[in-house]
Amino acid sequence: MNNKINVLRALADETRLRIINLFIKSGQNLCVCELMDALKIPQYSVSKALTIIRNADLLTAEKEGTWVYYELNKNTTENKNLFSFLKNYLSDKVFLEDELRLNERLILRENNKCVVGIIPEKDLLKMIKGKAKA
Amino acid sequence: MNNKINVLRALADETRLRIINLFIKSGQNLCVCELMDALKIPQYSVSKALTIIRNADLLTAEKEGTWVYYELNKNTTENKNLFSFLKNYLSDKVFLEDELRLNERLILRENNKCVVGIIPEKDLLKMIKGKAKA
DNA sequence: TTTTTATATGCCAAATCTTGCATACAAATA
DNA sequence: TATTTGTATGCAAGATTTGGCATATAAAAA
Repeated sequence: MNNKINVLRALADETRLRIINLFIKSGQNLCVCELMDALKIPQYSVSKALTIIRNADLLTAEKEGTWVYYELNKNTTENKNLFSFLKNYLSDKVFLEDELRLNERLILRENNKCVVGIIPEKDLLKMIKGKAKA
Repeated sequence: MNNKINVLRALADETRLRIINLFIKSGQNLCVCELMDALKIPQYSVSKALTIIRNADLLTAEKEGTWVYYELNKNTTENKNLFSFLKNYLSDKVFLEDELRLNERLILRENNKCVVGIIPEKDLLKMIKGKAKA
């Protein structure tokens, strides 16, 4: 009972819902700085949201150097059912825009790893254009 | 976006979740006094919870005399998907006990209408026993 | 060893939510 | 009309949450 309420409380917030949506729609692991660029919100805000979602057992975290990769926790049937429900339920312009920005940011990965870190928005746009050409 | 967050916030509370569970599992309309007996919580607490759930568009209300019958709002695909997800997701001892108490209380209906109102717990038990015999 | 970098978290004030009581309201009944 | 009954809601205190800043931490780089 309490764990389910924790899950629902974790979902009941715009930032956290946008984050969960990105994990569900992208179907892959993501690090904090990538979420920052996709959501356009500050680092501490992403980190705090991730901690709450993780405490609700919806995410797992794995450290690689200074980077931390988060991923959906699909270890239980309940979580899997939840995620497949949300995949359809979470449709909104806001979510869609997040997904587009995330896709652009993910272009910058190398060997499927984040190598960019936290960068000013101007540099981000330049780097993406550069990558798109190459 | 905002309506979905409102829905999730409506779900993120024990009392409200227990109420929604009863509507989903029983599959029928219910009035405030029936919910009071099923959940064993005060009237104002039920009414307030119902108002919040209703404002999230998850319930509809219909007045019949002094009684108000609430019912799941299945007017949208989203709500229908939500309810069918919750039907499996909401399994817990607490929910089960609520369901059992609701079933007993529903024995007292006549022509599928609530005719009992708000009564002391002792009287409730007697009335149920009486009905069970008949 | 010092500095940088990605991420996490303590703290604080503002905002929001919860809880219980008392009371309001509306429809039926006397 | 006065009363009862089922339901809704205003209010206030206490609890919880949110948002932003500053700083802590840990791993890599210099």
